[in-house]
Amino acid sequence: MSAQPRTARGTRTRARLLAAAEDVFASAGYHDASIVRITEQAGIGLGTFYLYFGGKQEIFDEVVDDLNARVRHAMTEAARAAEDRFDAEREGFRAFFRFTAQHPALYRIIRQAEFVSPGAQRRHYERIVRSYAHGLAAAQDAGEVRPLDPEIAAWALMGMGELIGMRYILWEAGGDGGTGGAPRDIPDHVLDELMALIQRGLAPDAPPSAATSREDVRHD
Amino acid sequence: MSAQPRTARGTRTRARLLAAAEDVFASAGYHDASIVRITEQAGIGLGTFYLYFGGKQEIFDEVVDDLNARVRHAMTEAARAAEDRFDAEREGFRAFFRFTAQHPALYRIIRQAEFVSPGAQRRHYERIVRSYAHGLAAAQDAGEVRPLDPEIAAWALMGMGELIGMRYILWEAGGDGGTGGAPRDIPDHVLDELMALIQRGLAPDAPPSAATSREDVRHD
Amino acid sequence: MSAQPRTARGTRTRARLLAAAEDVFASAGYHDASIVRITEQAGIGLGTFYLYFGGKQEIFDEVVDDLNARVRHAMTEAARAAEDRFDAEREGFRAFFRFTAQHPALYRIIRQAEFVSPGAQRRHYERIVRSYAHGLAAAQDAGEVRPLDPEIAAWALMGMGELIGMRYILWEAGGDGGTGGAPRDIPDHVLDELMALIQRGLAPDAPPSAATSREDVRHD
Amino acid sequence: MSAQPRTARGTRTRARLLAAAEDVFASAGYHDASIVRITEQAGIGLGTFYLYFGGKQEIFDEVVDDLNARVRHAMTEAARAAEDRFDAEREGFRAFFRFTAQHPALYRIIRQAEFVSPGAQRRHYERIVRSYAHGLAAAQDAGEVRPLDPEIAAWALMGMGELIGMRYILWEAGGDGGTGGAPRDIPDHVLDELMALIQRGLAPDAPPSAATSREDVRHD
DNA sequence: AATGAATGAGAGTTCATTCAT
DNA sequence: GATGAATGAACTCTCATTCAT
Repeated sequence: MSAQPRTARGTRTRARLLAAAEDVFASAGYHDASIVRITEQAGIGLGTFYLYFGGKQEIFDEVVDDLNARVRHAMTEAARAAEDRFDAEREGFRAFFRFTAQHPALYRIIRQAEFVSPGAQRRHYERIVRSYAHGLAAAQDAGEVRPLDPEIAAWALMGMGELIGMRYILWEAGGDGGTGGAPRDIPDHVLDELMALIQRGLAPDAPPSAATSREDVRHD
Repeated sequence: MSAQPRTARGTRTRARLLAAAEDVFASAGYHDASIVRITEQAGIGLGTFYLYFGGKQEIFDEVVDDLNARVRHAMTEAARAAEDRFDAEREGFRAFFRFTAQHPALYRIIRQAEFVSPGAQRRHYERIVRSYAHGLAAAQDAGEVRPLDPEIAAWALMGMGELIGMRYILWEAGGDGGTGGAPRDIPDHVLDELMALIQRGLAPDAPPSAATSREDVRHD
Repeated sequence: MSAQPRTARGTRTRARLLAAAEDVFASAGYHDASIVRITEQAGIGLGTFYLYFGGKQEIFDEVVDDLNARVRHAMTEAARAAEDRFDAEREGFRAFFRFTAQHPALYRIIRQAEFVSPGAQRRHYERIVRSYAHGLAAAQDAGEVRPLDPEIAAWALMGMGELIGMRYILWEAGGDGGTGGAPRDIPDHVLDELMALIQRGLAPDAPPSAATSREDVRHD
Repeated sequence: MSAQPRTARGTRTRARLLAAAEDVFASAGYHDASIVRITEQAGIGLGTFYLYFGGKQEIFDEVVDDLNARVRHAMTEAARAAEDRFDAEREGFRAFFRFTAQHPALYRIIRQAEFVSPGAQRRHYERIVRSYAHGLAAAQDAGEVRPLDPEIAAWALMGMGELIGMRYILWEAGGDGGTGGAPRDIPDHVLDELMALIQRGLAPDAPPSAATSREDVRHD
């Protein structure tokens, strides 16, 4: 069972373990991330680990929750500075991609959680969706978003972000899966395309003329 | 090193191993999927495994490629029967969700590939994106889709499908992460919402006349 | 249980197995010499092996006995051509070294026999010693060799040959233990020194003057 | 990778492993000497082994080096107490045989090293030869040994010791290859014969009369 | 608070041997 | 006579976890 540190020194030790664990989980994967490796990276003794965490799975969960809180914080902060809803959405995505670039651990860890800790994984996604759906609902009330089920939309949007981030941030970074190279921002044109898709979908613009419908287009 | 069987009996054995591996990888995860478990499930001797596969990772890769081929086949088949592009897209997604419901292995296995076999994972996503982007490009030429970068859009669409599938197929199924329960189709309203999003995005409909806005709709 | 072949084809198969086994045992060592490898090298099917040999150990023993017969044959032949006993001994050694150069398998296999088949090892050494001791005894009777225990001397001589061969034939060949390089004869000066040692031992030549003997030295 | 123990307890554990390994390698042979057996004999847990040794081969090498150091120490100590060179040689051999009797591991292990660790084997022989050759060279300078190549002679002498030891110590002991029975000293008459051979070789004593030589004998 | 020696279940893998074809 | 698919015991090695110091 984990224990909260009682001294300042203990607090530092615990924090170092958490940071080391994020690193090691991200670079080696849950199963190849041995406790020895984590403690070595943290620069503390092996046995000390069990003073602060109940086991491997427990520290994993905590790392997931920590990353989740941080990415949501980054997104909210970015969105708050925005002027309108569309801008907010754009900045939220940008913040998400930036966080991904700076903390590839996020992806790599979340995906592993599938088996390691399904609960933690679910928590992660649901928390993001919740705030997303909340924003959408508000926007709907404000007439900025058309009538739709905010939760379904939120899951879809998150999915877009997830795979676009994987492809254009993680894979670009290392060229081989993201294990090397410097983090980079999302290219502008990718973000532009993504936002356009989110706003308008795939459908061609309605022609200026009155009664446009898909049937008409087809005759063309 | 894997070897191709030289007899009919060998071919059967190899196939049984692959099927068992898909099962075990999906239910237990790569790391807890021991060779013993796979061979037991396949009903063959432990040593026999190494007659056909070089090791765990090798059979994993083959399972991934196999699932990938099958899901793409299912999607293409479904889309081919469609009458127009919109319908094709809808049926493609439906097929994908149905496949997900019937083979939860797909998700569970792909996500693990992150560390187990990054190459296989990448191959999987890229293959799907390729045919997706191809379809979008063709639709663009036909004027059915507005001008956009087909690859970026393909990644985004795939992401939507991925998370919607996770949430409304996998999680619903078992209620706890997908380890039990009967597979079910995607609920109609979810698919409807998704398709609407893909077609039109979030933006409110452009008012036909001057002052139309959501406020009007609401009074209804 | 091994079986003698009943057909000409069978005889050839058996011989090929034996030859392959000698090769593989010599290059890989008993334990890393798998039956598969032996049969592959022999170009026959795995199961066929058990038609001719009862098992790994059985073919090993046969290889040892075969090598033993051949090295003894080579030595006897060489000695027979010699003119006197000293010459015979020299030529016997030379033949032994030449055989060693051409069949490093001899050493490598005999030494492994220590555990694999102590009986075969013992047989090998004893057979060589027997003929050696026999020759020494005869030479003694002829007054060409001073009175001594022929068996003890035979073991000692064989030991000299063994380590000289190891050092100046096997190790020279590959430079690293004998796994490569072309076989070479024993250098003349090495053989000369060895023969001198066998004939005269280490002691300095008795001084030409009359009564010198080791007794004198001792008084000192 | 092996590691040096950091505590007194660790040092004791490591030593116990080394001793057990010597035992097991000697009685079972390298390949049948499983780590389990070694740790069981040492009375420690299996995993503990890997705290101190990188693997089987690594502990094997260390056992070889250890035995080598000990046998050379025994020989040098014995020789040091001797009064003259001849005596020194005799006592050196006797010490070697005694060590052999007390540590049959020496032979059994060295011979296996042929494949298991050629480097260790070579090191073993070369170290012994080096000190041997050194002693011979010194004796030569003192006029106690006739002119000869000390290295070649050293290899030959070592070979004598090796096979005499095998035959009259190891094989006598158990009667069946040395796996049982009490260790015993080399019988005096064997040592006497050996020393005589080393001193004087095989040649008959020069007859007291003047011009005797082998040429004369031949005419006979 | 901190340490690292010790543990053993369990993993992947090899291979001598059997036997149906 | 010849084959190779099948087997499972046995091996080496890893690592989360415990505990005496």
